Amino acid sequence: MLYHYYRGASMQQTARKEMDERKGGRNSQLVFEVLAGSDRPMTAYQLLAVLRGQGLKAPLQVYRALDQLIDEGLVHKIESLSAFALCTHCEAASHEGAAFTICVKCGRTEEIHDTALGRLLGRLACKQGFRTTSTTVELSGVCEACSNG
Amino acid sequence: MLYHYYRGASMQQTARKEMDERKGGRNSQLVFEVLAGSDRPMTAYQLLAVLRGQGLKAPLQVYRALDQLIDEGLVHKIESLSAFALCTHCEAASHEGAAFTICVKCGRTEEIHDTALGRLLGRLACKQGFRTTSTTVELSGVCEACSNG
DNA sequence: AACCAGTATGTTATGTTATTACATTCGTCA
DNA sequence: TGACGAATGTAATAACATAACATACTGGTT
Ligand SMILES: [Zn+2]
Ligand SMILES: [Zn+2]
Ligand SMILES: [Zn+2]
Ligand SMILES: [Zn+2]
Repeated sequence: MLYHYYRGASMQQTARKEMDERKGGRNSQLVFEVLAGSDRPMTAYQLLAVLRGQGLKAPLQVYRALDQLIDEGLVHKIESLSAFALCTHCEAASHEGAAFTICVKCGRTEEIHDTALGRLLGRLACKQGFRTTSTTVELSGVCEACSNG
Repeated sequence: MLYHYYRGASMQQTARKEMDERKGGRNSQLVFEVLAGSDRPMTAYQLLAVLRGQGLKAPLQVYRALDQLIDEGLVHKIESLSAFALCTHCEAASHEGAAFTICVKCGRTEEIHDTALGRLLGRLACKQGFRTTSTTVELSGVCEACSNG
């Protein structure tokens, strides 16, 4: 088992707890572990490259695992990167109001949850009679560390 | 640069009249016109399929044209669809606060501009010391027409 | 005119992301 | 046990996007 964390362990506590309790399959476990050990989002094929060592052989195995993890709310897809990241707010009831900053220099992302954002997006949809089932909010730019360095 | 007025049936003739005023190339014109005639976003390969009749032969020709149009603010990429749509708010000074609703039933999208959204996203980024260069806000769900019908 | 730099274009090949279709294995429960 | 659904394995292919290099057209300079 790989329990080497490059990112803060506390950040992953919640997701880890949910993961230990879940009923999903072995491949989902493996994908989760790799994402948990990464400090930035990973593409399906990057995950596959790592997991070939654990016996995975085809993209579909990774995509299926990711679908399961996304359904359970443990993983988010970052659309503008075609990549996947662990949820860092699994304790939240829903992911309404979730947003991501994406640094174009270092590739790191941060997940933000803001209830005001969720409410505002809800109002905007409502105005149009639109019934939202999922939201994607992604900000590309330069993170604080990369601005200073 | 008033292309967004030409959406609809009679768009093609009038848009053609404006062709010489743009500084972009011929391929950008062609891509623009096809998008203007579509009631929903189109992928690069869908655009290519149409434009083979006008002599285009390779994906790169379409991708380059799209890049130019995006740079000029005339086209948006809808990340969660890997598709492209004309901007319907070209009169706006910037695209901060732009958002899209995406109907999973009919495939249509609507562009929303909301200054409060732009401000809120700005504040969220600021809190993290993040310098945003572009934003992606996409709401998936069911549009009013598809809810009723 | 000859030259140059910058932009737009054409073309081939390749790289990256995601899904379809079908076969097999595994756990659960009547 | 056998039936069933969930998970998995594998091959093939579709869909999306870029790299690398060649050619042509523009406008300004000498
Ligand atoms: Zn989350
Ligand atoms: Zn950074
Ligand atoms: Zn716009
Ligand atoms: Zn609809």
